[in-house]
Amino acid sequence: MASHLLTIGALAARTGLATSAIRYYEAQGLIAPIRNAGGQRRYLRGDIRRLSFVMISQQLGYTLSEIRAALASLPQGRNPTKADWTRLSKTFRGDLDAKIEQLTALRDRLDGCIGCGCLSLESCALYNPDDRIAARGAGPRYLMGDRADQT
Amino acid sequence: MASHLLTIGALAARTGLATSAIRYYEAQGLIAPIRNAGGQRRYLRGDIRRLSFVMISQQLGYTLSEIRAALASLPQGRNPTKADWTRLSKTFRGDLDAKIEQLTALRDRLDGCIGCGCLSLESCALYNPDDRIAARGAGPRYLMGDRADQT
DNA sequence: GTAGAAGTTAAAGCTCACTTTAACTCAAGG
DNA sequence: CCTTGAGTTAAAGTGAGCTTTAACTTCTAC
Repeated sequence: MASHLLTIGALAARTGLATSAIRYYEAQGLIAPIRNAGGQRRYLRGDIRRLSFVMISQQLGYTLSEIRAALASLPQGRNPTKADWTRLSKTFRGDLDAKIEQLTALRDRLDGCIGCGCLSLESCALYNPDDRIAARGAGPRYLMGDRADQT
Repeated sequence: MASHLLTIGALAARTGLATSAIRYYEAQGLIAPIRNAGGQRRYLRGDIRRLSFVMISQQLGYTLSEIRAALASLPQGRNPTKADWTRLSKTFRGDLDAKIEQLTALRDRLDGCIGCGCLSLESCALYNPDDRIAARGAGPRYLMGDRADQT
């Protein structure tokens, strides 16, 4: 029994992550393996899914800290149910929708701008502060937040 | 004459960037001001637009080095023409289109996945390596490129 | 029971994109 | 002239997200 438990190497092979990345995620509170008698980490198969969620979320521009918050609603120590994942996926879908919408709005404004050459912060609708929120994931986000309240 | 030249402080005020950021961009080859007799930086009004382009590009997830490459096609030392900016904006538009398309594809796959709970790297179409390219701007991009050739 | 692969830790290193600091110089107004 | 604000440099610091290193332990297969 207990053959359903994965070593960190096996989990790394399954997810494509480096073992060092997985340990780092643990330090960041994204995953919490149990330990075997010898002190080595052992993972549930559901942790593959958990890390997949982390990776997909990262691609969407979420920080590890935001992902930690999202994962906080999942149970630790047992494999999450289909319902657990469905709930997270739906939030995911909402954010995806928002991101697509904002990029589309940016594109529309860009269309109005091509040819006018007005690419300027003051006169051009292209540079809309709202987009700064849309574009999470690029640059030093912790600073962009501070900047967002500027005129 | 020469009253059309901006100090770094004036440029910072116009763009919302910190003066330290503007100097950093210069060190990165994104902007090349001239110097006055006293050795201080003086910028063309067109540099406001140049920096606006940098900021918008960053929001779309481009690295400074990619932006430098794009800006390389603009003239140094004279204000770029409308045609110069139009050319850049069109590339911009193409990348925007691609990004929107890829996010939309991700959303479609997500729709197929909500409820099935299959969020797994092996079995789920949601985690498509192509998206890693789509999702520039999140995480350590210089590493994701290396990862993209994995199975 | 032993070799060697895989795992462990803490600490240091790295990239990107900046900011901060310190010690100065320059420019503009009264 | 002199103060004060703005600008200058080089170098160090910051934060996110990891990787690398070093020294060591544990597992697994023969």
